[in-house]
Amino acid sequence: MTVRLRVAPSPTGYLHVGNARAALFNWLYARHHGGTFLLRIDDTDLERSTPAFEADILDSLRWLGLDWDEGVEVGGPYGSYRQSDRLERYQSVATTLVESGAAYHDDRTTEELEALRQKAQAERLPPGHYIRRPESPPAEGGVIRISVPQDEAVVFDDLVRGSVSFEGRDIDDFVILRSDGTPTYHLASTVDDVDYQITHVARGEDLLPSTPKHVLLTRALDAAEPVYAHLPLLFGPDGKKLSKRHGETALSHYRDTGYLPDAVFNYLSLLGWSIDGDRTIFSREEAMAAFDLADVSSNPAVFDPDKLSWMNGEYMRAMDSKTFREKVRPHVEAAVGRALDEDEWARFETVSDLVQERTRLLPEAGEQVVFLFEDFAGYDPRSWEKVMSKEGGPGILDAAAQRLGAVDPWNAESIEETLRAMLEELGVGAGKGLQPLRVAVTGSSVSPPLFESLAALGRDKTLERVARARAQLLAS
RNA sequence: GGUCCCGUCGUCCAGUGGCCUAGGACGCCGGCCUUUCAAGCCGGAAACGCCGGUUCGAAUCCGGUCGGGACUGCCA
Repeated sequence: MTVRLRVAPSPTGYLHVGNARAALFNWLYARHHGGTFLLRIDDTDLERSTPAFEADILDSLRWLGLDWDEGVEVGGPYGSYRQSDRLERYQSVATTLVESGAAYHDDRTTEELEALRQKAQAERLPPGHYIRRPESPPAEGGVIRISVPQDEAVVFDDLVRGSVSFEGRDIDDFVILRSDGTPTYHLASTVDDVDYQITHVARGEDLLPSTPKHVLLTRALDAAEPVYAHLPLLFGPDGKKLSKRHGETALSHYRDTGYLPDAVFNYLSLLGWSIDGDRTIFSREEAMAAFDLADVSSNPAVFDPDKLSWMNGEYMRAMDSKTFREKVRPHVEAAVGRALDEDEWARFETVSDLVQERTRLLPEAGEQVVFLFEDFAGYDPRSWEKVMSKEGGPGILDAAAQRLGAVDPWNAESIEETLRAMLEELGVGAGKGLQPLRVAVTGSSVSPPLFESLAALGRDKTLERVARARAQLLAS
């Protein structure tokens, strides 16, 4: 039998990295087994669901490379993959359950219910203890609740946690249909998992306490239970569930700030899983071949942005030059503030390999090369202070200007040759002799390698900036 | 409060009774290389929460304890 897995986000927010990781594991498992991965949109919360969030979710999933075989936009043999299209189905299931006695109508007010919860808590009882089927439930109206058998334990196997058991008396009579006729998550999700023949449900551990409800519902529908796998939660550095207050949690933020999808994929796959004891960098094909839900660890993982950016740097350097240039161009132009013409772009290409080695996130590449295209407004104060001295400074700059004026041809090799000869003559070390030049030309003591940078900048601009720095130095 | 889950370096993982004087990765510290910064290379500090038990032998099995987390809604 072929496996069928799904990811079912709610479009009430952007795609969270936690959801992305869950989607990734579902995808890996489906692909490993040659099964089906499907995307369902759980938009039963009509109030909070928006098309914009849905678009963000689809875009993010595609960006990560998690293609789905069935689901919204691609369709499939089972009808709509959007829950808002299937309200009648859920209503009819709820009605059937009432008719069979498995569920009942309840028109108690939220105040009444709240009082019962308070009472239960005061008596140290499970919250749902008093929320049970009344003597004579109304024939219609209100919400529809499932009647949970109190004397039986609900036991199910979980691929990552083993056997999990809940006592019936600890499970409240949960609502499946709201008073406005819309289904709750428990109903819609379970009915869909049954209708779409989902074989494995891998989702966040936060849903573990809801799982006995889903098991009960599945049984009430007389359907086969899927295999569950509750994935460890993603935490922030404070050990609490990862959320907005920990910083950026939208997957699309990582796309928009210059992370590479392969790197994010690789990093996310390592949260709660490992390919083996010592490989950290591996391709999605390797992950796909090795992945098993049963190997997922059961303890929560802290999302570490530092490791992610390190990994992004690894992928950045592993790209071939051509790909790097294509990816980086928009960022370079954004940093420069305008589009570059072909001559300018050719200049960038002479240093692009050097820039690539120094880039972790795409936008950093832009920052490194703005000086090639625009005169900077001011020198980085710390760089200036560290490197420029009134004593030796003007002399070095003069000597460099003089020799650079005569360099021929104007390329990195002859520039290096000339400047090294100068250092020799003046008897200064490379650090002392070259740094003032770097600051004069790039505005900062940190830049791509100097000789190549000067070559790319051009003789006129180089001399102009050296003169400008010299003037500034003397004026100070 | 109740229910459930979890507990190996700061962090992510490896480890499924002896191969563990606990391994890899990020980060951190030191060094080398070097025109800056990166990258690279070399080295270092850094963990089995605690207490019992089982066993010839426990990070690995059992119990307890402590700690953390999730859930506890007509959100998902």
